[in-house]
Amino acid sequence: MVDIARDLGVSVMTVSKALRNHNDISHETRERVQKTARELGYQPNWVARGLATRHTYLVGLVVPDLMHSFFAEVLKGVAQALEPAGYQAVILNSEESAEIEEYQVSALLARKVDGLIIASAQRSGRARLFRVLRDRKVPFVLIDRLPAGIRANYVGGKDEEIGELATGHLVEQGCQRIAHLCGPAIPTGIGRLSGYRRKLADCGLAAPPEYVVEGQSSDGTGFEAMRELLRLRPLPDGVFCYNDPVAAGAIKAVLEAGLSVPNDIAIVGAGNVHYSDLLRVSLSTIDQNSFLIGQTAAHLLRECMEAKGPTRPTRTFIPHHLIVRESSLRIAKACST
Amino acid sequence: MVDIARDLGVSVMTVSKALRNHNDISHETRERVQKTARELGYQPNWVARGLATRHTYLVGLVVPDLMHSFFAEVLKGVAQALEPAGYQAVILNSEESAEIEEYQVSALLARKVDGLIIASAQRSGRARLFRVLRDRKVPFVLIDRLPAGIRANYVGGKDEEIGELATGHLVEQGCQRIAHLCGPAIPTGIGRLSGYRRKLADCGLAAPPEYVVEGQSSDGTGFEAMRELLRLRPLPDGVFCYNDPVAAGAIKAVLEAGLSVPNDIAIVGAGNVHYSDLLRVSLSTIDQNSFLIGQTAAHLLRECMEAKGPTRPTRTFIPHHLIVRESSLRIAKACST
DNA sequence: CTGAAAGCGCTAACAG
DNA sequence: CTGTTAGCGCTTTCAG
Repeated sequence: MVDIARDLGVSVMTVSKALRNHNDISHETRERVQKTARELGYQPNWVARGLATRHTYLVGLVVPDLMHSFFAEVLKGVAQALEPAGYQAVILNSEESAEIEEYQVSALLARKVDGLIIASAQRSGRARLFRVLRDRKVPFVLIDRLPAGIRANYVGGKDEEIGELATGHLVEQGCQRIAHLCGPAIPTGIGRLSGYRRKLADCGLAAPPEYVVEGQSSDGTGFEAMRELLRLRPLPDGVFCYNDPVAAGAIKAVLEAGLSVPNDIAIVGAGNVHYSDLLRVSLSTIDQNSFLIGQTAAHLLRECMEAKGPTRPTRTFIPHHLIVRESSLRIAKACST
Repeated sequence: MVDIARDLGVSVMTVSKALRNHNDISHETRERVQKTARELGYQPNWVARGLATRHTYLVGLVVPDLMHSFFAEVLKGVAQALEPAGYQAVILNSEESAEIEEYQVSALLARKVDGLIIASAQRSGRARLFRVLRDRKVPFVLIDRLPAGIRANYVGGKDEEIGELATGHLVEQGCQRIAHLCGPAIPTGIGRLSGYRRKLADCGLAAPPEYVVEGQSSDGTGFEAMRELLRLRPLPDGVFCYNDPVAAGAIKAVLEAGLSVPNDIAIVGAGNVHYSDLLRVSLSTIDQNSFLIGQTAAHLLRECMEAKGPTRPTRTFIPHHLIVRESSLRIAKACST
């Protein structure tokens, strides 16, 4: 910048303003400045600018697992909504650990990110992290998992309804003994579990405790959990799985046991990950519109970051919908035979 | 920092040094400083530090597609290797566009990242971007795709060998008419294609041009490309697919056509993405050790960033290996029946 | 419309 | 071992 100023015989300040299209610079000067800047291959130093303006154009993004395509998709939505505004994302993986998450958030704060998007691994009831963020007045949006009792921006689905919808679908398909491979004790897992229970109660069906087995959320674990279910008598004839990766493992376990999906056991997942259509048996699932979740969260965050004062927390629920594929299609099957 | 200094009646410099465990500070002073820092909830401002030291502890990571689990896994390796050293990653998605990639790299440079890891979308022969990086002396490591004729750090697989291995496996399984759903004209795609051609030549098998169809690299495209192959006569009896997502689509297309995988058409992919075991027909594939690619690249980058002077470019080839699953298992099948 | 002064929060280099 | 001086590269503020 000093160079440009010297070359043109103007002050550094003029250059600074001209480059930012500040409007109290004559059109002519601005052109000249921008021209020499280009010739000299000048690039503004965002670190210095960030220090001066307290505005880094950096957004922190903390997710429990990047390998899970649900989050990969969310992330894509976030990136797409952030990029045109000049923001970039620092993405960190909390490995589903509340502790790592806290550490990472604090590192992001030291980095002076302008805002945060978090799919939190905090167990229910732990609000400290979010209090810290509120006190420090860093805009943040929680996604996918809304810790109970937290007043904060949130974008995600209604997990209880997701659980009800999936379970209800199994009921409609004629299942009588519906099990659930539940997720960990995070809001998403808890919500879906209680949706499952409520729907069964509504339909007057039993929900024996041994029909609920924890399946975690990564790819292998659904397989193990399903094998546990397969040892039970009577066998369940329908299984609602916490998410698609779990469901994928579950399908594998059922088939390996020599049973048919969906005729012996119908299966529904949640998340509609991109490969769910390509599995052994294509997977019925609840689409959560993950891309839109990311986009919406990013837009909300931008509003907060660009607002003058503090903003009031907003909760946005992204609609979900059922996608029926082979893994739950019993009636049609029955008809066609 | 000023506060801490005032509280303790020492200079700001002492505080600065004490907090960084600089070794010319008395043990006692250091303790006192760190204690009050903790009490005051002090957090160093990395932006300011970055400006002063010209060292941001930020690494830029540019990949063509985050949704592709191959890159998600690479990324995990990178993050895992970078984190203990205090680096964080700014991750950008180039959407497989050379132009977007250049823009993103330049934004990262403005941000003064300490180094870059790039799975480049540059078409072969375009070296400008890398020249710029070299001239500006920013350490960078290319991964997965080595543009021809570039002298730069590289970590990835040997694509020609991958192509040969996969094709050779199909030959061993007794396939006579082997087709290839090739990738885009990037090094990975080109290398695998030429490995395929070479192996066929070595085995004295024909490689008719219509047996090579472009399948891109995302999930849907393998399906379409395979349908094209299915219109040919004679039908191929083995298909080597550019990568697993393409292969997944291909399997779907073959099954929908009423044919059997692997008996009518055997299929091999590449990448060993985490769900390849869960597909309609579990997928034989070449494992590329994606996690290790990420880790290795990150370690190499760290060495470059922490070296005093310029370092000489290194190429590290991560070994791959064949994983045989159902989609190519013809001989065993033949035996067992 | 242009520029001079002061400072963002921290640290390198050197002097005490 | 501790402190002083002088920036890092840019911007805000306010006076010309």
